[in-house]
Amino acid sequence: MTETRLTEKTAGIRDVAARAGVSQTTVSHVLNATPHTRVSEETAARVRVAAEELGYRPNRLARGLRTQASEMIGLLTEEIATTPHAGRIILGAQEEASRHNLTLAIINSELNPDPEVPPVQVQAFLDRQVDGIIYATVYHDEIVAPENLSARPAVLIGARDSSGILPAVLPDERAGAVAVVEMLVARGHRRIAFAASAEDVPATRGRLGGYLEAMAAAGLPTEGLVAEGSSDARGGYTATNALLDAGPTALFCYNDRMAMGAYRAAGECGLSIPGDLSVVGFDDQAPIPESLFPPLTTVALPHYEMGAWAVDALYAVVSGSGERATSFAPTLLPCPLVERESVAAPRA
Amino acid sequence: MTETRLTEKTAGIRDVAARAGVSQTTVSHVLNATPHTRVSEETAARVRVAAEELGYRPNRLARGLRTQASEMIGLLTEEIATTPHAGRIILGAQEEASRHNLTLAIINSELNPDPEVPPVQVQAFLDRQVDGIIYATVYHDEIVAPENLSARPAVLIGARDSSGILPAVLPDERAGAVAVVEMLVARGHRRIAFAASAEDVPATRGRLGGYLEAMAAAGLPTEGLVAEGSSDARGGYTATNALLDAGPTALFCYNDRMAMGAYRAAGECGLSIPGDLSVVGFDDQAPIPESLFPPLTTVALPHYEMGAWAVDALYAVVSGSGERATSFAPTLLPCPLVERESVAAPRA
DNA sequence: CTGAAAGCGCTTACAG
DNA sequence: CTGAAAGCGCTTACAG
Repeated sequence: MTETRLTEKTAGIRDVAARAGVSQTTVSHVLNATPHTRVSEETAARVRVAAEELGYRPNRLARGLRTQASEMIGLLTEEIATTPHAGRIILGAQEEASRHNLTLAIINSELNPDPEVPPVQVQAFLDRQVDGIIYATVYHDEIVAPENLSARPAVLIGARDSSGILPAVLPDERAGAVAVVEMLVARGHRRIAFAASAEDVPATRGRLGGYLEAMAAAGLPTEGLVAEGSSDARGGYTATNALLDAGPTALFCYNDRMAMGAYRAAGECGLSIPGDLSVVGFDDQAPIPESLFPPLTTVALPHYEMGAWAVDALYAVVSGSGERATSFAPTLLPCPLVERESVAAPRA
Repeated sequence: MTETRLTEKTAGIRDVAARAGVSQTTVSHVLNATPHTRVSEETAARVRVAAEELGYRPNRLARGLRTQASEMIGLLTEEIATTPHAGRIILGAQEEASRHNLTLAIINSELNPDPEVPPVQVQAFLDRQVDGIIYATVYHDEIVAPENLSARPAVLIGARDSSGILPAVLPDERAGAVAVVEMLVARGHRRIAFAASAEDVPATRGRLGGYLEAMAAAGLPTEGLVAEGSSDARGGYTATNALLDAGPTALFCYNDRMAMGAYRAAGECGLSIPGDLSVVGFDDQAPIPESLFPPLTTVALPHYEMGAWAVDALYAVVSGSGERATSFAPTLLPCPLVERESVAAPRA
């Protein structure tokens, strides 16, 4: 009873060889199209037919053991649960992995306070003989990577390695913020306020920095136009109320959640968006932008792209097609502006 | 230059055996604590020390090949990108997998219209010799599972199999909706409206059905208290406006996005929440509930739990500790009510 | 209580 | 152009 399933023996390379009347060697050569190996087209055809008829699928576990390449890459996400967009990192990594015929294994980890202790999660991947490891952290900008990470090629997402030895990819938040201001200025705004986050995380500095930089570049004042709040709707509400006195025509919020609070604050003051006040968010955090009235113009984080980039970077090393970590500067991926309906020219 | 990394040869079971002065067999027995095998404590200790000193980690690829069990399970998600909560399914599955020393591999698939064609994604898992497959779909309630899925133990998340042969786990949306109405009734509400979704998906039927059922059970009227809208903020806005004339004291929305629209509609009519109108959502879709003023009472979907349940179900089969699919009824997991601040007793 | 040997299903020098 | 044989790193009857 228990072996009903076990009887479904699947065909092995041996079966294909027997059916085609050739050796396993030959089967392997034709199916893998081994370079520098000539097999007569006739024989090759026979092998392919046999494989087809038997529904032969190479056992990749066996293959991996022999070639010392599992064709598997491990994605270690830090606190995926709490970061809304982590799913897109996974998606980008997975799709890119499939493109290279790689399989993506996933492990989530809690925030790891002590970099000295090698995470068991990394060890779990190493035990699996993964060809490479992606470590995705979303909160820090610089981390000291767990040392056992380097047992395999590894790349970082969302953080740069303090030793500067690991390739890393990060969102270019500063440039994203600059683009927002430039767009607003192009639309005719001059009094552009910024609702900043009180949290001290890299994103805070990058976005505020980009705003300040672009305002300065445009020769626009910022005094009295920056207020802080918690990085949620409540904080956006508070910051907006503090900012409205300064009479801004546009309000750039640290993130979409704060923008939600800004909408409410504006509504309470009888200000219509974008007629009386243009509002821009950051994160493109579903489902906020689409759910607001009017839909929120914001800037998207390149989560999918970072996931795909990381797999590509690993693939380049693993497949030998790329150099190993030649540069120490992390790669910055653009944060595209996604325009919806919360921005208009200021009232004349 | 290219082999700098390759020289870091990691210790194998052979090295441990040599160092401990025993055979590989013995090493394997003590490290795996093979049942029915007695090894003197003295020898065992020597082995453990040697393994420790060498930092020996068994190669799980090799182990899997030999034991015919990859200890890997594959999670196939359908359109993860578009479903906001899919991340929690992955998290639940991953953590439960780790608990059983299983590794979770992930592949995402597009919506598959034709069940006849065996998805390549399933094949990719089979090639990897996964011990089991989880197929997570979030939109359908009944699907005809791809046939190659049955090459391994498989379980479904979010859909029941039309053949009734695969174990399946689904959220008990109906019970969740019933709980909402009961809570509202207990708080003293009698005119409870429902903002329904115009989409014809299982969730629509389950939630509306639960509402109707509970209202009937409480002997409360529903005529004129149900309106439809698209299942987004805009639809919630529309439906709410249509419903307000009926003078409900509480409004139960199909989902949180519609609730967002309801908040706006209520605000425009000068109705305060929950003072003039209690509002309840469904989905607990971050970041909406926490971002609304006041925070939204809603019901959560058991995504994490379904992911964990699926892995457990697979583990039971794979480890032989459980019977194989004895029941044909899908398992319904509870959708917990999460109370925040959008509900109050109706004004006297 | 311990070990020699076979074998999981492949790939890959090497030989012919 | 094709094949015999070794070996990837383990586990597991089987024997002693």
